[in-house]
Amino acid sequence: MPGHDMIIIKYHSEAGVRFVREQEKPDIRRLPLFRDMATANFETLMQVAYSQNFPPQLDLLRQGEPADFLHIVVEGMVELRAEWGGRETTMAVVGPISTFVLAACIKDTAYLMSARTLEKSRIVMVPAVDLRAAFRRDPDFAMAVIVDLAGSYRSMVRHAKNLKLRNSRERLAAFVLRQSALNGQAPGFVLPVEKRLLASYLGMTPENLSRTMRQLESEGLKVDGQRLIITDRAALTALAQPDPLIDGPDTELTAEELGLPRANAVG
Amino acid sequence: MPGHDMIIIKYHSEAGVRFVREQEKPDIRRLPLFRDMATANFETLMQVAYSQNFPPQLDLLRQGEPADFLHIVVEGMVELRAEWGGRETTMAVVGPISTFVLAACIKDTAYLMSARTLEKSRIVMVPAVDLRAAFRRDPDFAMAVIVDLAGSYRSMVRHAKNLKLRNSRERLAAFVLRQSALNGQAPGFVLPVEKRLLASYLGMTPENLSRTMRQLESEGLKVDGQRLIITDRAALTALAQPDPLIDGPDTELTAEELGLPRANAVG
DNA sequence: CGAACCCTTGACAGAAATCAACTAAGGTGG
DNA sequence: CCACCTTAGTTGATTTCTGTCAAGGGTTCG
Repeated sequence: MPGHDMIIIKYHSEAGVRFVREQEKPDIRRLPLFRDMATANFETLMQVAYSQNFPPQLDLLRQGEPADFLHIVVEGMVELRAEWGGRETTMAVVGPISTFVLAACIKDTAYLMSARTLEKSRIVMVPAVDLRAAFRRDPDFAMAVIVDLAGSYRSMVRHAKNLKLRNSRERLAAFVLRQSALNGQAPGFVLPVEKRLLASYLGMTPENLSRTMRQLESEGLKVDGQRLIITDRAALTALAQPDPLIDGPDTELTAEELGLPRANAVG
Repeated sequence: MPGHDMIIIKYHSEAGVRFVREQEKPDIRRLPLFRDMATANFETLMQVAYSQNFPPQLDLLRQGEPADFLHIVVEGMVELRAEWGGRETTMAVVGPISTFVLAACIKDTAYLMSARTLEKSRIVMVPAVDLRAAFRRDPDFAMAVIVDLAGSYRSMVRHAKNLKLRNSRERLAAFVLRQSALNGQAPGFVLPVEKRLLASYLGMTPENLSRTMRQLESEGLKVDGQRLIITDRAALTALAQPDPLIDGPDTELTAEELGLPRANAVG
């Protein structure tokens, strides 16, 4: 069991493995996924779960490995990325509080994506076996799993639509407007991730993103390091043609539905 | 309720609306989605469902519309496509027997994709309301929904990985090898769909697909109209670098996991 | 028979990746 | 505190990939 080996190694090397702290349980409990579950079942899951701090840039799991644990990001930020033939791409970035690799755990098969921390992160890991037992036993939890998976699926459909229907300039413009919308139409915000990572998520190279940002400076965007400011919303909107069927509805302010974490407003 | 309006119109214009036929129930029942459901619940669903024949090229539903029905393709072939800003792309093609727009029905929200028949098709439509009631009541059905959604999600993740990590030549080569693998490593097969549709699914223009096929003729592929024959598997494999984490495991021979229907072997 | 429509091919334009060089910022260790 | 190193980001030059436009061949279907 590679998963358990890993745990033990980490335990000795960093003394990071603990039971889930009482103080973090309520936050996890508030997740839509666990909210409606019977208390006894939730407690059982928490008792068999591990909780651990990880340093930045650490690989949590690799694509192709058997799915042993459902992961919950309690603190920090985790990149989900895919690799093939020496290339790699960012599929999503998940922040607190949300889960990842749920589908792989359910199907009891290999992860399709790798995960690594972007910053110091606290991760709760629920053994896949116990997870599967839980929703077989608890109908309310099963319902929550259904809703979660349906949302994840739709999120990935939107990601694919975005890639297939828009070019990179349009994708960037749409991303900017989306982040603004999530901050109540704020005129500016700070990028939630490095530009290179944003580029990868949007399906382009860092060089291309850099140039595309420069292009957009004549179309209503001002770039100041990590800070982006919308100077002409109409122009950007004309370019991006925002569409809730791709970008997600503005009412959905949850991070779960967004491929990248929500930015912080500025200006 | 646009959905019911549509039904009534169709009823009068084509006399196509019927209760689900007794003879087609067993086929539907055999679907992983319905297989484990309690018989009484299955019968209830079938009693409230519509069953209808559609001519080719007919729009079954449009993206953005509220999800009123889970659709089951009993016969024929249906394209799921996405539109934006005057462009459109094929996201998947589903053949018998499988379902589509399950996620939208669960979330009780708008379809993310449009659907139209590619050939004369027989479609069973289960009202979303009854569907949701069913898996709230039937834990075994809920489990099946979970497994189905998890599979759909992973399928879309693979589609996105394919788009982001491979160029169009690699995608085509991988597609060819995948179809061959699904037919027991058959050297040749007939394309299950028109080339223009394959092009759209693979994220390229018809012209580009045409040229790429020509390119591959010097890399182990022979193209004869709708018939493709592998002449040098090693060369194609070197190009495509098939990967179960993108192309799907060879053991999964179900159509549900494939973005396009399975081809028929020849030669 | 004509009208679509699919497919192909050619010529061209545009988009995006690659390669290379350079700057700036942040962290490390002396 | 500073020299050094690493890394993100930018910019330019170039190549490669892909889309667009246009035209023609072949097929199907009314």
